[in-house]
Amino acid sequence: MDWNGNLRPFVSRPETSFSFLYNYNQYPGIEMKHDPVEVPAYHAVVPAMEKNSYGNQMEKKKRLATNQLESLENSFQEEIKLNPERKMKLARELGLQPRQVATWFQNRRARWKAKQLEHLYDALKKEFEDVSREKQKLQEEVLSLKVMLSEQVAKKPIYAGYAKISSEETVESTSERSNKARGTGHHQIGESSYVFNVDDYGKVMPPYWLGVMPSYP
Amino acid sequence: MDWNGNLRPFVSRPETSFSFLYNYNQYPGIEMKHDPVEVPAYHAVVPAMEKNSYGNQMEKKKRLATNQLESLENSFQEEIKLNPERKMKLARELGLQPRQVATWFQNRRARWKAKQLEHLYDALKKEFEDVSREKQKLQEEVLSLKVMLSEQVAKKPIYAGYAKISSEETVESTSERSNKARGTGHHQIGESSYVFNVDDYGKVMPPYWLGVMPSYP
DNA sequence: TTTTGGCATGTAATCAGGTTA
DNA sequence: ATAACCTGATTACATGCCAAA
Repeated sequence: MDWNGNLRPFVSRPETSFSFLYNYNQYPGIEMKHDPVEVPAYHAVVPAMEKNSYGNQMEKKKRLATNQLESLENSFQEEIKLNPERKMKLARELGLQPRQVATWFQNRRARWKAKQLEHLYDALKKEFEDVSREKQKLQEEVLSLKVMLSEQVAKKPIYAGYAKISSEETVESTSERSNKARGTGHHQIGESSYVFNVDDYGKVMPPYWLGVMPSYP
Repeated sequence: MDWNGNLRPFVSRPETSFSFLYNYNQYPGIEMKHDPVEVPAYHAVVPAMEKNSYGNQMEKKKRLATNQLESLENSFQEEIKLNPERKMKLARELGLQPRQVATWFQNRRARWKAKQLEHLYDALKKEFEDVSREKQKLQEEVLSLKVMLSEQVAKKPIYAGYAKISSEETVESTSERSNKARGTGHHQIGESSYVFNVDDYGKVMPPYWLGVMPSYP
């Protein structure tokens, strides 16, 4: 009820504002919290004209009832879009204005899309981690191969030149330059414009932001 | 803003309704149209309690005026959070209910956060692509090193054993399953739990979904 | 301990501009 | 041309958590 809720003393707790960790909850499926009470087809019949306007108690009804939400959700799962027939049918069954059904679907699609981004992010994050690990492995492999090769070469002076070069550029993790090793040599991809950290031993670490996503600075 | 959309001529909007019927945006008050126009301190003084309830004129003003939005935005840029003083000050200056200012800031933070996720996604995507490229390069390097090594070995039978093994586990890109690969030497290629595509030559491709993100069918 | 206000997050409804049948 | 829809962005309200009073 607060309305211009300002006449209150205030103290707020300004600083340290950025510290809450975000939670994570739902998944693609259905979600709900507390039920706004059962609601049969009641409003449907009522033109819904006068009530409200404060002071009355009869309405406060934002929030659709759980049974209505369930039906809408089920319907949404079947088909993300709404055709006129379905809309009217749902409206009739649930006692809602067709307009409300349409609105619900629009909002639901928007939520779905936002959620989609989250999932995409998680999936990408996983991919990234996998590839990073693989890259790590490959670096190690390259290193050991070069060692072997140079050992080989040590016995066959003919390839000394190669061995030298390779050991030189191996250690640094910013792989790349691989083609140089192959002989063609160019591709100065410049200094890796990317962010992730690599320690002195060539270990690849995921970017710092992979762990903490939300929560603003 | 209410449940049964009663601000609307009962006909609701679905079919057979003329859109011009619900044009209830204009009322003696202010604004509307494109660019809500200047808005002086007007609502601020009004307790804003009983209006509405139909057939009235003093509705609600959705959409803040551009000048109000500008101020709010500027304020937001300075500080993402709102302390009581700032809230009151803005409310006074802009002719808004303090509650509106608080609400605006909350919504604004939510939008900011969503945007943040988008940026994070883009950044991660870029990282991923970079790492994939590097992995690609490393695979090529490993390949060429092995070739060189085996050529070497061809002259020195002693190392034949290694050459064989290595060529076996190199080509396929699904390097990982580390423990299995380590020693037991057998990874079932098929199961790679991650998505990205690798053609028969070990070329790494970004996942299919990197290109098209939003927009559903 | 209980109360209380701010905040993050979820919802419902509205609006503006663009599509499509 | 236009009604019905959509997406995207908004505004406001609802809920639940948390920390300070």
